[in-house]
Amino acid sequence: MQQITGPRADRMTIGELSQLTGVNIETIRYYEKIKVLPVALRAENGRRVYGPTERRILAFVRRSRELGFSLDEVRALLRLGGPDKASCREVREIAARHLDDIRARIGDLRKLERLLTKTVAQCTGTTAPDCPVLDILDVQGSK
Amino acid sequence: MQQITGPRADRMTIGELSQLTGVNIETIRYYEKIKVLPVALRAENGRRVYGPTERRILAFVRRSRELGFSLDEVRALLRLGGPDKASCREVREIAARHLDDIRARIGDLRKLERLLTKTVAQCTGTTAPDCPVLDILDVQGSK
DNA sequence: CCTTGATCCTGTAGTCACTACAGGATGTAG
DNA sequence: CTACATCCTGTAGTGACTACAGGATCAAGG
Repeated sequence: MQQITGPRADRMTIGELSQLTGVNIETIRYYEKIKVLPVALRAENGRRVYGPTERRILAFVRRSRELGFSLDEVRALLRLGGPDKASCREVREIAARHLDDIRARIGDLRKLERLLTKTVAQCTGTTAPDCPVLDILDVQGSK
Repeated sequence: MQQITGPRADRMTIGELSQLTGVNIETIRYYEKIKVLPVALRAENGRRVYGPTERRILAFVRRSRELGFSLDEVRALLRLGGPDKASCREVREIAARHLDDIRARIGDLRKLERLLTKTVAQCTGTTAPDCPVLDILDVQGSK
């Protein structure tokens, strides 16, 4: 009688999982502790054992984090993609909200980029008594 | 005999400084502790007293933080703008490096925006068995 | 003079998403 | 059998704050 998880070849240690997914070992344990990942099965010696399902979940978490989702959002997405993967609508809402955040951040950063570019351009780079960078930062009422 | 700091009207409490600069009281004390701000003078009752100079410094710190400089960078800028404000070149270098960071971040965010936009657009919003958002996140080898 | 409420003080702990390390128990190769 | 790698738990550190506990002091009103 085999395990449901499949053949031996698919069962891996935390180190192997780390290599395959590019997620730090300590981070994997951390994800388990804060319930982003399910509690891992243990071998007889007490070490964590992972299968392809865990690998898929962790890859999903990693990708989501790369896309800037918070761990809270990732937890929500995992719940929605889980057993009763009912509401694609909810998933879309989370992603759309996140997209709004990203657009706002891009806008802020570009404003900032323009300001800094302009300022640095004024800079001669020589030793000067009135540095425009310090000046622009120094203005008190410019918010 | 007057204090060097000037007339009474310019001397303010931490609460007033907080109001004027928009920086949280706890944050001001925090900045002092980690040496972003100089140690504040104290009144006879032990309370912190601030003058226009401190106000200018704190406004500078606030502005820099808004522009995304780290507190380490702010400390460096303050040092450079301080007693011997010699090297505008160094200031420019810090600002330029920071600008590179900002541009890189904008690039990343825009890539991410395109990907998420495309994906969310594919979403019908109805209850579907294969949600494209979860799908795109689910792909294991797409790094 | 006394009370009330605002403001201040110090110090500690919590946040997010990890990372790093201490100190110990196993596993694997030569 | 001895190295050395890998794993385990648990705690503490990071950056830039925020929040709170527990106490002192101040300003205004009765």
